[in-house]
Amino acid sequence: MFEIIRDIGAITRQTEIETNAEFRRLGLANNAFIYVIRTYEKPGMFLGQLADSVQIDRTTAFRTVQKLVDSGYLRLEDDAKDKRLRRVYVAQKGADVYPELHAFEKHSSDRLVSQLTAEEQTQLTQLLSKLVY
Amino acid sequence: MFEIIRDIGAITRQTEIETNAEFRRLGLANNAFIYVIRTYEKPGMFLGQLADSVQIDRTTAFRTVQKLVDSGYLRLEDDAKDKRLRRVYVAQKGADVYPELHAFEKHSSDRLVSQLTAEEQTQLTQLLSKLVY
DNA sequence: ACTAAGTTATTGCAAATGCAATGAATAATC
DNA sequence: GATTATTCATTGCATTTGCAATAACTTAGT
Repeated sequence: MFEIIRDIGAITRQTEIETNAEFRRLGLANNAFIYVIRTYEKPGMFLGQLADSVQIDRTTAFRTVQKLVDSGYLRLEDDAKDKRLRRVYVAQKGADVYPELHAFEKHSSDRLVSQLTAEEQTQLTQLLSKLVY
Repeated sequence: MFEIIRDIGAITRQTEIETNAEFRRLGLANNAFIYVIRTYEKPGMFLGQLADSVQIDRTTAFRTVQKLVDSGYLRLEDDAKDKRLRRVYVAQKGADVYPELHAFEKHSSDRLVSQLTAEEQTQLTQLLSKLVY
């Protein structure tokens, strides 16, 4: 029965290989593109929240975000009330590139499930949603 | 519809965090435990095959296998016919530890799908198997 | 048989990773 | 209100990672 956990791991690693290769030219390899996508869709998360939302180590996430700020994709803002927090937003360059990231993710996703009927795709979506915590 | 690809990535990253933490004490962090499990179950793969079977970069896989040979978990053997190939087998220490690795994988898998009925688990297994070409 | 193309393991190197530790700010407890 | 515990961002450091390149070997094509 642990084919499930193995298959899921295999799909993730394969997908990451392809996506990192695709976005290296934009300086968004090493899963960096994920941060831009998530930040665009949910602006204002603080660093730890963003890290947790993508299940990546906080220190790794911190450094990736720094890099993305330096390269103009993201932007940080101190929280007004809680002085510990630094909230993350997309900068211009991040907003500009989002459509392309989004399109590629959709393309990858479509290809992944292309062997399934529409009904099976719906089933799979529902089953997986029950697994994430 | 790309919740599928996101959920799958989230599950993998979370599972890896937990498994690496669990097996660090054995020197099997950084996904090293995967190599021992797969080699035990399918002995005699050559290095590239093993790497491909777990969707991990060949150079990374090569170095991990080297480390596992040094630490006594795996063993390499030159192929008799094709002088390029080095085939991988578990060493004693690898065989000894396999039951524990296997049990943890089963435990993780069971916990992952614990929110699903038996029928849903079967469905999910079948759907995922269609995704991994 | 010879050459070209493809495959393998392996190494170099720069960059990424992640555990552990720190200091600052907030929340909880007494 | 003082103290303790928790949470946040950040840095240090050793290890890991993976792209690119190389050499040895095998296969395919002529």
